[in-house]
Amino acid sequence: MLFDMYVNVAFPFTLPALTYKVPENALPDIKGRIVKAPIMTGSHFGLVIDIVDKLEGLDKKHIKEIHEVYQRFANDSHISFLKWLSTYYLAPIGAVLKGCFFEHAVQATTKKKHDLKAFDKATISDVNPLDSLKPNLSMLCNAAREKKYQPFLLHAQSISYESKFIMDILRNIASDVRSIAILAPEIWQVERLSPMLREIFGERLCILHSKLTRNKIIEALNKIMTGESDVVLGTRSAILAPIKGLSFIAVTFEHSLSYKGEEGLRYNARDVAVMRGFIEKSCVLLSSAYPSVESVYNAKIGKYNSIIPSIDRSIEKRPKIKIADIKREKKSIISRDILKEAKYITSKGGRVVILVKREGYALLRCEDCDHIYRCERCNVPLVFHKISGITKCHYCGQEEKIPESCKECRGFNIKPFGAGTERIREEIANALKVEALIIEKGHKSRAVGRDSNAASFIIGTAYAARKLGDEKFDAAALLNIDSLLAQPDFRAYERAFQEVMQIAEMVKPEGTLYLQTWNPKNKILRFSKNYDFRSFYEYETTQRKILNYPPFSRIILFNVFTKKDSGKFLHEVQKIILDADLNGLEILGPVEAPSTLKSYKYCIQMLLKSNDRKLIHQKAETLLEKLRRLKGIKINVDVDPLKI
DNA sequence: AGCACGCCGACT
DNA sequence: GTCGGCGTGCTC
Repeated sequence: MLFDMYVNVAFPFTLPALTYKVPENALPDIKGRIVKAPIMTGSHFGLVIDIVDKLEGLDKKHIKEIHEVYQRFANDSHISFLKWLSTYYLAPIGAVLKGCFFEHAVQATTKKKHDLKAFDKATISDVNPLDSLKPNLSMLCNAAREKKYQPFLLHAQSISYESKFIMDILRNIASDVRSIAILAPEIWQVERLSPMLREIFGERLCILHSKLTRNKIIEALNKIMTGESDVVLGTRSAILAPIKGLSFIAVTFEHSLSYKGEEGLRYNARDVAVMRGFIEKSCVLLSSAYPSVESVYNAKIGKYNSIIPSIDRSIEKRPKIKIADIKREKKSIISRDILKEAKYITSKGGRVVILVKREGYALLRCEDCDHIYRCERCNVPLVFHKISGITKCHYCGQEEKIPESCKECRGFNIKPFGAGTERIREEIANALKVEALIIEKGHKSRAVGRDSNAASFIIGTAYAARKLGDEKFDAAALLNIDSLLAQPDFRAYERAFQEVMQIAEMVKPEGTLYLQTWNPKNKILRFSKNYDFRSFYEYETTQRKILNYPPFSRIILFNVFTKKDSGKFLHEVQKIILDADLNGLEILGPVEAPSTLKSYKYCIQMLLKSNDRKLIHQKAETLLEKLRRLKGIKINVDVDPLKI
């Protein structure tokens, strides 16, 4: 080599890339390779992400030399993708490297396990072409074949239709398309899909999610990097895996909140999938039986190609949804209509499920002064468990005895408030003389699965809805739809609607789902009742437009944690905001918020909002830079937050 | 991540 | 007086 060569190396920890000298004998294709480089007193594995041609503001004498060069981890497009993640989510490149299996890849290459099995090509099960192929469907398959960026949104009629559809497409392209990623929001959904995919792809398939053991992940990564596995099924992080030349990306249950991370690099795997598809030139399919408002909007403006299966009336048969007005009831916590139906169903030997939000019996409230009991430490309402006779903080787990008198007014008129699974069970026992089975997280899920099949009457939390899987009921009731609708979040209605649609799938087509509410006139309840997706999306889009929320605007949330006096700190932050010249942005806050971190006492929160996505990023970056200069603080940035 | 530097409590 | 606690900051 005639001249010295310099490169930027990223390390898998919160640190920007550093510049190193490339050793004389190294190969020129160093970009994208794993290297070992000195850092401070020790040495670490890193990734070469740039070839540097001009050394700016760096003294040559202070630049160290790379120790060793190893296997390739990423190609150019993957590196561009990682860099995009870093800029878009306002995180140092190291934070990205931490989340994308880099360290596992290092292990896989250093351990040099040469026990790779011979690559046996999967036997493709006989292709059964989609007879219902619409023009945009063949467009989808072709985009995957030709390897070009084309995003699609499938609005499926049901969950089972969604997976059937995806499997049909995969079967169709399996023999002539290489390199496929399939995402599911949660591990149990990955497990549900894996047998079907195994059947199609055989040994080509590998699975990637956080519950796998370290060694299993390393093994999977080895297969991905060698190309032995070119079909990856996994949860959110799988979209960051070093898969070469992705042709097709499927994001199932695209509306799911689980695609958004709440710690570390807070990326939304669904959005990231679209960007990865764009950078790597792949066909991207987002699918759901109840897609997010954002995705439906993107389809409407032509950003995504929309696939809406023709409505087949035989599939269309859906359970009736009825609204149970609890306002009419005198004392009961369950509506008469629901009790009547439940009695009828059980008398005929059918199955009923009642979904409640809360575990335990109820909250405790002083009837005299309306004071609700809260955990002293967490300020969360305490839950009263009648069977064990204690109160419990669901947040910190602290258990206590029932208070004798009200702390506020010293009164003795403490009454249960609201209803949890225990209280519903009691009510059912009283009214119908039926012993219901409770299914919830803590509740010693004694042989759920087989046992629950026998149980004709189930009371459960959201956890149960998941646990029960594909079991179908003759009737279901959702008791706390009001609290979902009342969430202080602009996506509350969207979530409530999706929740109803999801629970409707637990009910037999000829069965009934009851929504118990104080608010029978609520628009969302009406839309859900009629399965009226069109009106729902229209209404929701109009609301978002009026209030200038996503998809019409972009939001970035800042959380600044501090230990010192918050009032003074608030002023400092305000000054920085003024200083940062955030013209053109809407700024909400800064306001004080409860700190979610143990080691920091205070938290200052602010929200940046804008219709200009370039501007908001640019301004957020300068703001972040200025905030970082403050001492003794911790900053969390959340781009496109889901919970605000 | 790891390691150095730095400023306050118990102790050979 | 020191030893060492971990809070804060830096690494090409």
